[in-house]
Amino acid sequence: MPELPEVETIRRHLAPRLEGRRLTTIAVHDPRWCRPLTPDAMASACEGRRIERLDRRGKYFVVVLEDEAFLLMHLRMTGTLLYDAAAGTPHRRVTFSLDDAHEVAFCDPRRFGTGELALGAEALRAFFAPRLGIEPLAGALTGPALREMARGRRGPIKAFLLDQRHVAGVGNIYADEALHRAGVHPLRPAGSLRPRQYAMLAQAVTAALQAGLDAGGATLDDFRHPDGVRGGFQHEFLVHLRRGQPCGTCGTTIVKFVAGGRGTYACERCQPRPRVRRGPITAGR
DNA sequence: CGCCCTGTTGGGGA
DNA sequence: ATCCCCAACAGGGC
Repeated sequence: MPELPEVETIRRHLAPRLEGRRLTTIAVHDPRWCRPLTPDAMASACEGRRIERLDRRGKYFVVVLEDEAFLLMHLRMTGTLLYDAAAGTPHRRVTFSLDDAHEVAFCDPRRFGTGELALGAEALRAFFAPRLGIEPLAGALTGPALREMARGRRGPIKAFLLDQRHVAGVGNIYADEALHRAGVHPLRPAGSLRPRQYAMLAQAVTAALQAGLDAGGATLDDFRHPDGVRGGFQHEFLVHLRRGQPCGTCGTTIVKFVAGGRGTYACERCQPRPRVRRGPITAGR
């Protein structure tokens, strides 16, 4: 489950190995990867171009190619990018060959990962504008910014956090983690928090992602191992919210429920349930 | 052994 | 605005 810290960690490892190299060939083994673009169209647009930078926006990789061609990749749940993967590495979807005889493989057991193409700076902007909001690691995620975006919204705060159009890069684990750190219940209507809570939540999201990044940078050291990406990430820096386990802060049993359509873990002592709830009246719990 | 449920992100439709 | 379902598949429970 590559979340933002994993994506950023992979980017930092790969960037120095890719930047300045030329992309000689793109072998697309699974046409679904770049749909609706054909593998031929993807290849002809990118092959032969120099890689100027490897950037990131939210959970997207942005391979900045010369002449304003941008290859956008998303790992979704199980995708990985492996530098010089061992022969026979399973679930290989794409192979990018470089002019220095090295290669990068896009591997993805569940085949959800995607590759897209933006030609020109305007096309790049137009791709991200309707999809991604504030970059949380760029220092722009503040209490007032969060409060302003959430104003008037009745949906649960967790669904709001998971919506990439508001804050780019918050996944299920980090949403739970940040809400726990901020003492905010996942089902609180997004617009109903106190100003102080928006500030705490903004800080908690930033801190949780940064902690993940620190942990990833420390443990993710071998990109050539097929399981390198997944094996290196243990999420030990997280509060480790698990149903039936005691809360690390107060010892209350962690409960699981659905919020924003996702499995959600919370301590309902540290994160008090909202008094009023949406939808039909139901029995407690 | 095999069936069923769950988790995971983004997109699309109701 | 908000909710629900889908894509594809591993892995666990029963």
